[in-house]
Amino acid sequence: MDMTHSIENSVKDYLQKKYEVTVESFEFQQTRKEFEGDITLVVFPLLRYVKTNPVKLGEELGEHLVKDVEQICAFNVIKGFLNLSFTNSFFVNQLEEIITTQDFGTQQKDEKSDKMMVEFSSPNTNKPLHLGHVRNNLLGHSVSEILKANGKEVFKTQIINDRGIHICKSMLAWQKFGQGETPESTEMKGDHFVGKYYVIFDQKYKVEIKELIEKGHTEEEAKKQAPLLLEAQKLLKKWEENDTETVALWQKMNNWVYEGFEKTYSDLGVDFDKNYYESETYILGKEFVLKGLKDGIFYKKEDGSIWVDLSEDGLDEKLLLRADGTSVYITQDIGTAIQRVKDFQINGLVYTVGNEQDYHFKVLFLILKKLGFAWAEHLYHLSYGMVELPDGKMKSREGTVVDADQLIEEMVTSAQEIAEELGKIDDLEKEEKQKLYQAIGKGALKYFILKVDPRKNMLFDPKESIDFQGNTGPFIQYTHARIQSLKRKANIADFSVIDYKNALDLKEKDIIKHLLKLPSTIAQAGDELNPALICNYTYDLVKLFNSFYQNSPIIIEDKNVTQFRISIADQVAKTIALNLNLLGIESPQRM
RNA sequence: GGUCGCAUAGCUCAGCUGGAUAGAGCACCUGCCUUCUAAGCAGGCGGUCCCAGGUUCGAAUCCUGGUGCGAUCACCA
Repeated sequence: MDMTHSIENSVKDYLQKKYEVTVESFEFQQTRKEFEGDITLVVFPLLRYVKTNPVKLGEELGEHLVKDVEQICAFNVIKGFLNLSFTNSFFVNQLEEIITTQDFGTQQKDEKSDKMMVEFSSPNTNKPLHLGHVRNNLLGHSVSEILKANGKEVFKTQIINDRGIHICKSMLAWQKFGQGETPESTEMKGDHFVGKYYVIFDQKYKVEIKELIEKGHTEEEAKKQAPLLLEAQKLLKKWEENDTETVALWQKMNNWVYEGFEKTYSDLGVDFDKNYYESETYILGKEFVLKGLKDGIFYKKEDGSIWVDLSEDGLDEKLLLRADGTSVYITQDIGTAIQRVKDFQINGLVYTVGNEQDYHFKVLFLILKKLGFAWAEHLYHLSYGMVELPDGKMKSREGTVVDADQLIEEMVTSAQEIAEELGKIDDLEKEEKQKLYQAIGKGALKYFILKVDPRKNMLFDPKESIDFQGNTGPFIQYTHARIQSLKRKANIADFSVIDYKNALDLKEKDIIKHLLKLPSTIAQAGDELNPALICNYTYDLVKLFNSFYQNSPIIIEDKNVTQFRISIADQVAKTIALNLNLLGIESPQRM
């Protein structure tokens, strides 16, 4: 299957016999389209072993390869580049192998498969999800699917930050100003409803601060002494003391939020195998911190707080447990990681968390290693960049966040408008149409976000709507739909029969060559936890196919040609569907 | 200030472990629906790959220094 191996072996033998040198690695690249050939061997690196000029060596190797390797039929040498051409039958055979391979490009999981957990989303329960969460969710879901395609067993999880001062603020505001209204009575989505009270808290809190400053307090004092904040803190304390009424309120409001989140997750097409709740796990880490203390890995300060010294690893000292014995963020992360390994016997864990927490995860992984957990070697922080607006970062307090639910709805509406204008699906049932608008609108949104390298910050301009043309989800979906239409019209029962003696044209070869790269692309996307690679690959494939489609008629008189071309088309469609699925995007039959 | 990351066309982004004349999309301009879906195809315009050194047959890519932007350095999460 992989031609580079046969070429490598042949060249290796040749150099050994002729020049008595042993060359271990060779450099190949795709032949640039302005030159003739299907693969290119770069000759320059070989000059280290064989002192001659690159063109001469290239010619020599070319002549040898044409004789020695059956699938190579021609070559040319330009400067230090040896361009090799494959035979017609090579391409036909490769296509046949691709078509007859079940789920070509992916690996099946078996008993020996790695068990990986992917954590993503992990929201606070005081406000609805925004565009930043959307990027997080889409990445987490896609990476999970990509890992599955690489033969891993995958568990998806989130940790819900359901406790703390933020939810108490919403609770307090609702108690004081809510007059008993509920999501039902206001017909609001639960997370938006609770978020509304978080905003109300902040507004009233600001008024109090202003009043205190006017009475002569410094800003800092005012922020700490504002009655509302003190009350919220009191509420948190009551919660920690398990006060029945407070816990009941906390549960009620959190449940409203969960209902809202459920809707958003379902809209995004993401789900989880298990939810962890911080209110249940925040105590977990403590015993391991204490154990670490006993083992001398950590140390205690005079005030009783527990620390770890990471200065030998180039980092600072880090607090692990407060003097009063309460836990901090990292304490619970230690416990949660240990719990997860216990619960699922995983041997790898991916944290989908923004790059603002790079330092935190460096520290966390180091601590787990120091505690002696072998699996700590297999923790990965999928550190993704911020979604920025034209005027900078999104800030919830300043109301510049892009709301997830609203954005999804807008995308679906846009899809509907475009589809209605084009009028190609007017004959579909109402329900079918709605499904299609959903698929296309979300396809546009998801692809828009996933095509960007996760590690990089990306820009979203709310004033400029997300495109449906060019390098977009709908463009790819469209190509899939068009191929389905071809298949319906071709009247061919079996797309897997390949018996073709005609000469392949350039575009057919290009498509087959690109299909051959699918396995390594999926593997690389898995290694790098990078869905953007799938986007790029799929986009390139679709462009190649569209060019082919538009320039060579597929359904023609000659049944043999039709059979061959429709088989290529079908395989392209299968590949699109496979890849879009890895991205969490649907592949419509029509559009 | 220390640490980490980023800088490529007017805008948004690709560019794999160094390889041929740096690529797409959007925008702008020109063609193509009497033949399989024009959310498409063919083409044009557009670049000091942030700057300066270095490494070598060869650097957008690696190294050093600088500039700019961002993140982080909490008994917040």
